[in-house]
Formats: sequence, C-alpha cells, structure tokens
Amino acid sequence: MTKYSPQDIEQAWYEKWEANNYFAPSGKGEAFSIAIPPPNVTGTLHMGHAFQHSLVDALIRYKRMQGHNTLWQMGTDHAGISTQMVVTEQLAAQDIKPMDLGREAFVEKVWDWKEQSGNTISQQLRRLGASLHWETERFTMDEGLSRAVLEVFVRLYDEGLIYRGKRLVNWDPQLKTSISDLEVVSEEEAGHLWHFRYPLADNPEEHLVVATTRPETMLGDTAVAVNPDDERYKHLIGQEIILPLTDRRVPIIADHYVDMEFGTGCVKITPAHDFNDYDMGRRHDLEIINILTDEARINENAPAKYQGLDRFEARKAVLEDLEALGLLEKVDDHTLAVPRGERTGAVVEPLLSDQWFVDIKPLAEPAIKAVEDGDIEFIPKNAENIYFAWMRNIEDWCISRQLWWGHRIPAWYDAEGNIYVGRSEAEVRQKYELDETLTLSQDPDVLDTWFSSALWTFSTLGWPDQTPELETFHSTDIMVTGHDIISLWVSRMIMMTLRFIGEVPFHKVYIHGLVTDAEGQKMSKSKGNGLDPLDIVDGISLDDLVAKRTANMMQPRMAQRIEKATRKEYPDGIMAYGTDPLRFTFYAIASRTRTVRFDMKRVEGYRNFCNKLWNAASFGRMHIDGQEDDLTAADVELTPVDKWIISEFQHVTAAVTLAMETYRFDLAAKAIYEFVWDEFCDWYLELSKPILNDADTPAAIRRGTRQTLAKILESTLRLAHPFLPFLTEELWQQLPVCVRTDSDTIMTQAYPIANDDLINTEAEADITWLKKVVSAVRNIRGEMDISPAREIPVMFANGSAEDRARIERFESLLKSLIRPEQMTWLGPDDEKPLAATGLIDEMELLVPMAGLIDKEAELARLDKALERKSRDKERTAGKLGNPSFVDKAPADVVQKERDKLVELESALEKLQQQRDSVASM
RNA sequence: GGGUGUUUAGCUCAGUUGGGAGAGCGACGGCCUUACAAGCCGUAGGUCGCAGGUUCGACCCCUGCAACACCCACCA
Repeated sequence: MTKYSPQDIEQAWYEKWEANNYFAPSGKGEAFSIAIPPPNVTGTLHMGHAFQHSLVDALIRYKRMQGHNTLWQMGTDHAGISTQMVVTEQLAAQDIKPMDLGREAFVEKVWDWKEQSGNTISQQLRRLGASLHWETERFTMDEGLSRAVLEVFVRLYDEGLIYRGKRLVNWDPQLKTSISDLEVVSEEEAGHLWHFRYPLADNPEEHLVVATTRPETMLGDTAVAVNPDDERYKHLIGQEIILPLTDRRVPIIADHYVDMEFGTGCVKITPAHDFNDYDMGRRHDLEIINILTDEARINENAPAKYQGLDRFEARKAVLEDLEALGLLEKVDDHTLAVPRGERTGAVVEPLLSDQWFVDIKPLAEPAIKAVEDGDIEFIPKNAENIYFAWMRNIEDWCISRQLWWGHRIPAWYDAEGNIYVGRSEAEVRQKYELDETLTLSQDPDVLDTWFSSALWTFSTLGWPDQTPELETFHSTDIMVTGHDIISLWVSRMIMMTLRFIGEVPFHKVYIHGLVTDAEGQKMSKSKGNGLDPLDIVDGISLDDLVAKRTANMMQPRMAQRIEKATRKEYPDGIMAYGTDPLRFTFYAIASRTRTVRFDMKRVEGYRNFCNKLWNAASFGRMHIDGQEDDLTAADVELTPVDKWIISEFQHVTAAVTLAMETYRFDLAAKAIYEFVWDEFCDWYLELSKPILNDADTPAAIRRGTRQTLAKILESTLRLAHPFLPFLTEELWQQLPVCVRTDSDTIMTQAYPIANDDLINTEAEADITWLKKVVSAVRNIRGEMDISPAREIPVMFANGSAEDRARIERFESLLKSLIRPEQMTWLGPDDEKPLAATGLIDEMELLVPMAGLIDKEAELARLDKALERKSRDKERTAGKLGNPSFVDKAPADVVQKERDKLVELESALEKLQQQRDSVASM
C-alpha cells in the first residue's frame, strides 16, 4: 500500500473536476450562491485569502452535496491605486515616468500587466481546491461591469445623489490623488508642539502665543481662535494680529471648539489645510488660502521665499525665520497621530479640490434599516456594531480619484465648465441637446475602486440586463469577509444593491478573524512574518523562505532581523504538507475570536490526521477489495459493535450539520476529527479485526461487519469531503463501486443526513461498557508496567446479570483486546486473590498479583483512585446535606446526586477493601 | 476620549439554554501489537484574570477593577 502523499493526488483531481465542469451550478434544486470578495487582479494569495476561501469552499461543497443549485461566483478587482502603483514602479525600474508615456499608453501597460499576472491568483485558488465557477469569471473593468458602473453613476447623478464640488479632501501627495477617509491610516508618532508669538496689530509689543504641530501651515493662517469663555483672551476677541513672515492681518475670533486647557488656549486657524479649521472657517466666513501644490510644495500664495519648497523643508525654514525674529517661544515634545496614505505611506494633506461625491445619507438609511430589521444578519452578531457605527455617522463619499487606471467618470465639460453626465459623449449630446460643434472634454478622473465593487453581487450576474442568473442567484446567501472591510465594502454593497436591485446583496455576513502568526502578530511584509499558503502546501527550503521574506527590503538591518527570526522559527524550512491539511487547519482554528493564530504545529497535526484517514482506508480496503459477494449479500447480521458505530455516525453527522448551519467550522472539524480518530480508528477498526480475522466467525456476522466497515468508511469520506476535498475524493475513488455510487466524483454525491432511527442506545451502552473494561486492563498494564505482549489472568467479581451477559457476549473481543491468559468469574463465596483491581460500575476486575504486580505500585494506584473518589463523594454528600439544595433544585437533579452518592459509596468501600487486602500482604 | 473583544492545563484553544473542567501540541513512562512510529497504550498537569453580587448551585448571568488586543474619533 502506498503512503499518504498529498502532492501525488491533489492537482490531478482538481484538473479533472474542472474539466468535467463540476463547479458549475447544477441547474437543479434550490439556489445557493456566494460571490467571492474579488481579489486584486494582479495580486497573490496570502494567508487571509487562503483562510477565507477555504471557509467558503467548505460551505459551497457542503451545499452542493446537499443538492442545491450552487454558484460560487469568481471575479477579480482592478484595484485602482495598488495596480497603478505596481505598474508605475515597474516603469520606474526602466526609468520611465507615467507622464512620459501619456495616459493611453500607460493604461495599455496596465492591461498588459494584468494579462501577464492576472492568472497568478486564479492558479493559486485552484491549488487550494476552491470550487469556483470559472466559466463566468468577471473583472471589475470588463465590458459588462463597466456598463453597470456607468448605469449606476448616471442614474445617481440624474437623481441628484452624485454631485461635484470643491471640498477639503484627503490628498496623497505622492500619488497626487484624493483618497477616502477609510484609506487613511493614522498612527501615533513622535513630534513637537511649537509655540509661536503672534504680535497684536494694535500693540505689536504684545503677543498671542499659539501652539502648533504643523508650523509651515502658518503661512495659510487666516485667523486665531480662542474660547469665548476664556477670561485670558476675552478682551482681544475682534482684534487682529499681524501674521509673521507675511504681511497679513488676521482676526482673533471666538469659537467653543477651542479647548482652553490645551496648549495656550489660542489656536492658529488654517482653513485650507486642516479639517477642523476648515469647518471653523466656514462658520466664521474666513478666507481660505491654499498654500500647497498637489505635490505638497509651497505654492504662489505664500511669500516668494518659501515657494517651491517641500512642506517639510518649508517647516524648517519657517521655524528658522520665526526664531530669528524672536517669535519662537518654546518647543515641547509631543506625540501626535500622523495620517498616512494606506498604500503609499505618505503623509496625507487635507487639500481643497474639485471632486465628485455621493450624497450618501439617502442611501444609508435603508441600508441601516435592512440590518436593524434582520434582513441581513452579521455573524457574529456584534460585528453589526462596526457597521452601525460607520453608517450612522457616515459622510459623503468622495468617489473621484486622480488616477489613470479605473473607470473614467462619465462627465463631460464645455469651455464654460458646464457639466454633462451620460453613458457616452453621444448620449450626453443628445440628452442635453448640445450643438454638434460644441467642444466637450471628458473628466480626467476615475472612480474609486470601491465604487465598482459596491455593485459586485449583481453586476457579476449581468445587471443592468435582467438575466436568468440574476433572477436565480440574487440575493446571494452569504458574504464571507474580514472585519476590516465592513465599512469599505460591505456597507457600500448593501447601499447600492438596495438602491438598484431593491433587495439585499446577501442575507448573511460572516466575519472571520484575522490570521496572525504563532505569536499573535499581524502578518505583514515589513515584519517579515508572513507566510505564503502555497509554501505550506508545496514546502519551501529555509534559504528560499529567507530570500522571499527579505526581498525588496529597504533597510538592511530589518532584513537581518527577519532572517534571524526566520532561521530560528523554521530551521528546516517548511515541509510540504499539502492542501488538505492546510485547509483542515483553517477550519479547526476558525472559532469566533477576532484573531486566529496560525501555528505550523497545527498543520502538522492535521497532516497526521489525513495520514490516519488514509491508513484507515487502507485497512478498510484490505477487507473490502475483492469481497463483492460479501458486500452485496442480503443475509447479514450486525453485531452490537456495528450498531454502535452506525449510531455514532448519526451523532457525528448531526454535529457536523449543526456546526455548518451555524458557521462553526471549528466545531465541524473537531467533530470529524474525533469521530474518525477516537471512535472509528481507535475502537471500531480494532473491534472489527477479531471478527474479520477469526476463521470461526459466522459468515453472516462477517458479512455484516464487512458491510458496516465499508458503509461507514464511504459515508465518512462524504461527510469530510467539504473539508478535505482531495483526500476524500482519492479514497472514495479507490473504493469498489459496489460500496459507493458509480460516479466520477464524490463532489456531487449526497451529503450524509443523520437518521435518528439508526441511533441505538443499547449498542452505545454495550460499547461504553466494553471500553471501560478494556481501559481498566490497560490502566493496570500501564501503571504496573506489564508488557502489552504478556498475557495475564483476568477475573471478574460482583457483576450484575448484565455484566455476566456482556462478558459472554463480548468474550472473543475481550480476548483479543486485553490479551488475558484466561478470564474467570469469581463466585460470591470464592476468596479473592491478591490482585490489582479495577472497577467497572458495580463489577470488579482483578489481575492477580503473583509474579506480576508490584505491591507499592498497586497501593499508590489505589490511593490515587481512593482520593479521587472520596473527593467526589464529599462534594456530593455536601450538596445533599444542604437543605436548600434538596428543597429548591429540580427533583431530577437531586435524584441524580443521590444515585451518584450511592455509587460512590459502594465504589469507595470496594476500593478500601482492595487496599486493605493488598496492604496486608 | 468613545466602543468592541480577549483573559480556562507549560503553549494554542474548545466549553450552545447555570447542575460532576475538555482537546491538540508539549512533558513523563511503556510499546517496532500484521492500517498507521505522521503510530499505539498509559500518566501527570487547572482557586476557569481579580473582587463583589444574584442563585440551592456560577467557567457560564450582573457590577466593578486589571492586563492585553483591535476599531472609531481625534486637542491645534
């Protein structure tokens, strides 16, 4: 028999599945659909993806096997900013600037790059076993989706929900584009708080002292604000100061926004370069002076001396000049939150510019209601808080980006700046009845990437056309995604879909945890602790891993640290574990916590589990292959062991089904793991050996066991298939057709359904008893250091009639499991030999000590048991001695305690007798 | 500043209507027993973060506190 080797089986099966179109909706049964959160088309698979898509694939395969008309819609996102950045960097390596190429040529380069790298992520998803419907794969920039984008933009504009306006927006000076609030990340950084003196206009000898973290913006100050209740400054309100370094006089205004406690209580106001100052500027009708270019250099609105300086150079210059004038009072250290562009890491500037916005509140209201009403349910429930917090305080969405890669905004301007919006220039001319000679130019901006992905669930199904796919598969059933994307994407899908389709995009939102490394650290390129899921599947040498993690590192010191940590954590690199073990690990760690630690030890454990299942199947086939007659015979007799494992299978099936219905992948994985390993392998297979191997076994019983073994093995493979697709397919195909369906694939076979009629409590009680007897002997052997090979005499005493019946019924099983030299019953009058003993409920089990047992060891073992039992007894007796317990607790609980006490007392008595007799030796 | 989550064995985590604390890994001891040493058998190890409260009874419900993590908003 060959060994379990995932590399040898996994890829071939995927190719076969795909070639046979097994991923396509069956066209039969109730629809079940999930839209993939579209990965960046030029991206590569990271651990978060692998985790997320593994979860979805299990759901999809589960539903498909249950007979649903199942669609997992594939597609990719054009990812405006990051894709444009990647291509720009590539060009930079060839010393080409995008500007040199021009817009058209640049966009063409991006398409080239997409063609070249767009397959990477698709191939990686295939390696994961993802049963995506590739045939209808979409791309946010393809023709159909672009049409949906146009449609939505034009309709929203015509309804007055999209507008163009001059607003203060987050500006990334490196990319030279606006970005949304959600694309700005603020982190605390060490900085300074500078205190300046601003001379009063009426009395230049006196000053107001303002404190700022951004000295250079003083060139754009148009007011100084104090709190109207501040006694220190009340008398100055309405006066003016002279703004140093410029010749401007600016007013001292009063506003409650100013915190008297902070700094000096005086705030310089720069409406063009700070969001709060901008609001204040509007309240007080202040002049707005923009002093920065789109590259964040000082522009012509500032004194000539500073023009052209970068903002940080300008800071230095301003500080030097103020100090020279004696106006710099002091500098304090100060930590402040510095806003940076998520992609570039550049410090973001608030900048006044013309942008397009969605008037979001009218869209948000029904979207909030849909979740409040339960039309959309978040799992776990409390993830709704993130959604509500964002949606209830939502600000208009800036949707224009000053990029070249993306959906061009469908707006045209004439020479006078009039705006015309339509699906094309031709439509615009017709719609607005424009003269043919009128020159129009299209808005150069593109839409925020999230604008197109907001339409994802319905645009991928053919909207704006009313396609059968849209009819069948929308609303989708569930969206599986991370919490980081709730505001960015989930909320916008809900808003747009409700608006344009009139139904929710999905009924449920499953929020999974964030995958971290074994130390709980977020995986990131800069930390060098990231893992490529395929390196776990295929394995990677240490040197290659180090090279991968330290590639493109700007700082050599950081690279050194990463190399050291990597060599320590993976001294032998990573071995090739295969896809199934990796997937099973994801299910096992997918609990309800916010972060899930990824530990290679777990993968190893589940690789071992796969190996276990492989070997169990090998064993099974030894008794299945070539036994067609036995396997198809009708004349069979099932033993209690068969009935027990069949019963257990109903339990595990019910547990897995419940877990899947409640999205508890961890519990599903656990149930399967425990059934396969602890019940099927450790007990059933062991118990079936004597029956199958013993030539004296009656034929009907042998056939019964053979059929049960085949049946449970085959069913278990189906039960586990959503989680271990490759391994289960391989093993299932190895089974003879007489014990399975004659099919090319397990993928489309029926998922097991728990059948309560097959639950057999009698058989369960039998096997529970049998396990206790076997465990009691094993415990004695283990503790007494008796070799498993050595046969020992075993005696029973004090058993009930049922115990006697069971000993008889399971005699041959017991013989093979506990290797007794002989098994005998002691009568009530027989003298008990000195022995190591075990207790199975009322029945005593004795292993005589002569030549076998060490007295001291046996005493220690008995003492341990005595101590444990008497602790239990004390607790139980204590409870029953408490009158309020007896009075107030439910009768059945009280009775249970009483029964327990009786049991414990009898057990204690027996143990004590045994101890006494051993001690007296 | 506001909010959410976490705290259970050495490590990582389960514990689903409050009724005798579990798993995997690791540790220790013994086994090449004819599916599997990627295995088998046995053993040890926990005041369930701390302090109160409710209850006959709390890992579980309530209050407060602490530590850690994350999210949102940011005082120039």
